[in-house]
Amino acid sequence: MSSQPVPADLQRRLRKVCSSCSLLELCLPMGLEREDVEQLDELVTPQGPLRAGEHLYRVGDDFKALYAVRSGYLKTYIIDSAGREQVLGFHLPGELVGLDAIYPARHQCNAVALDTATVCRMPYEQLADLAAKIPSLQRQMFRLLSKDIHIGQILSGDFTAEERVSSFLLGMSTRLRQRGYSATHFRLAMPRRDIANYLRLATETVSRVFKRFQDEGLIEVERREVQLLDVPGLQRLCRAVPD
Amino acid sequence: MSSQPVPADLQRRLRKVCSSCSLLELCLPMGLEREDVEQLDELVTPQGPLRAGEHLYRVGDDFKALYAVRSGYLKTYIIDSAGREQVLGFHLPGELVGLDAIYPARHQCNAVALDTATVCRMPYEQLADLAAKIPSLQRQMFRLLSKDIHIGQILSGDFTAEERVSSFLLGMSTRLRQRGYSATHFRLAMPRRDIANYLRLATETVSRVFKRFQDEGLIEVERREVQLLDVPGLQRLCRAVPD
DNA sequence: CGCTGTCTTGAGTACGATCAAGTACGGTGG
DNA sequence: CCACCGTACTTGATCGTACTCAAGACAGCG
Repeated sequence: MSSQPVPADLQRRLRKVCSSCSLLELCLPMGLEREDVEQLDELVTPQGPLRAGEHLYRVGDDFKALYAVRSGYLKTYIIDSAGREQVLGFHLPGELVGLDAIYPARHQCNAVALDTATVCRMPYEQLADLAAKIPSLQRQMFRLLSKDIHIGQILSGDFTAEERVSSFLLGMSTRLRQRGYSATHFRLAMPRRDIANYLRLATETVSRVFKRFQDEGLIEVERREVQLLDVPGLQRLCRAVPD
Repeated sequence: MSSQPVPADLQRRLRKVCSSCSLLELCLPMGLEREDVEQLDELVTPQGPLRAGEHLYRVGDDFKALYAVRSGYLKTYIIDSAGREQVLGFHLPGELVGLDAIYPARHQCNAVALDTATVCRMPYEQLADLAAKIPSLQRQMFRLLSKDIHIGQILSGDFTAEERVSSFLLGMSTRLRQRGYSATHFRLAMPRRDIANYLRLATETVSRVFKRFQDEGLIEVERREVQLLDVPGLQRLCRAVPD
């Protein structure tokens, strides 16, 4: 929880958090009018950086705010009653976390930085009040919540290991392209263990499927460096990709 | 899609859809002030009945409205690209369906009646406009969306057959109790095939786990008639129950 | 250089799926 | 009322995918 005090001379610049952000078109303010974004600026505060392994919030924490990833990667996960970790998602810049905490006003999962990461803090009550005044912001919030429901539905499907791995790779590819990065050549921010856990597979299985995909000429993979060689081929293997 | 024209003499009574509904404290109006519920009455229209097997909406349909189950059971499901059905949920009176369609403004799943069912139709745009005027309604909508995210997260977990079946039974039990029915003796509205599919298991596996639970004295099951004999025992078996 | 953690590879196993009968129920018509 | 049928459910036998256990390869780092 590193919410360091912000030097006064930065305050003016920080007021423009959203207006001047490169993620404007991907993040919460997507599709908002200029003047509406400026109202958002008033309540959004940058926070961090979190170092790799540092938590943004934990299960049971009071829910006060939503967070948008500004840079780096976050991972959300829960520990089930048998003590096993279940990764819920990886979150890229421009994506919101904490939406699942609105219902019981208490965080339902843990959010941790996979590498050095910064976030934008958006106090929920203020945000909801603002949403009541700005119809397009309210609609956008409903959309974002709705989207996460859909992602959960897809993840919960009954898929084979190959279907899971290919849709993971294609999902990462799509999200990276949206952020201006290469859709075919990227570096995974998370260890195999986290990928496996997210896909509800064993680490060894992910390793083996990567190998098989490589042998079949679908991808080129070297530790965390991945290259997609045959996107249509991967698409044929997977049953559903969110977004 | 049976939205029969409503006789004029019913119109006045129908205006009170929510205010006079026994599900008031479970459904969307939960926690709203009397006068706010009356505003909801203005836009909610009862619809149906749907007969068993009749669809409320299908994948790809334009998203115009959310629906609350009024009586009976609904099932939501998708058909994946390999042509296999994946049950997403069973919906009891007082529960909302269609929330996943807000994001792309198009239905993402199919909703079908498991038995004779009636619903309340709530046009989304009007509802969202009203939510901007009634803060408690807006918060309630955010909560309901958030809750569905959490349910999806739990369903997507990596669980054994016994964990899945026990949490299904306990989940049904909880939801039935909330609706004033017995929490320990109930009749399943859906065939084994649907339960199995929902839990990502084979029909035969569900049948076998039911048998095992019965042999262990946890439940008494006869076709669709279920009796929970040892709730703490079931709780020990399951890793997570939504709500 | 050796230590540590990550990742890969191999061998054996187990859980749940699939295949295959067989049974019981509920509806229909005689 | 019963005979018939179709569907749902159960039970048994076999199979296969992915897990577990185990060991080894490789990279990063003190």
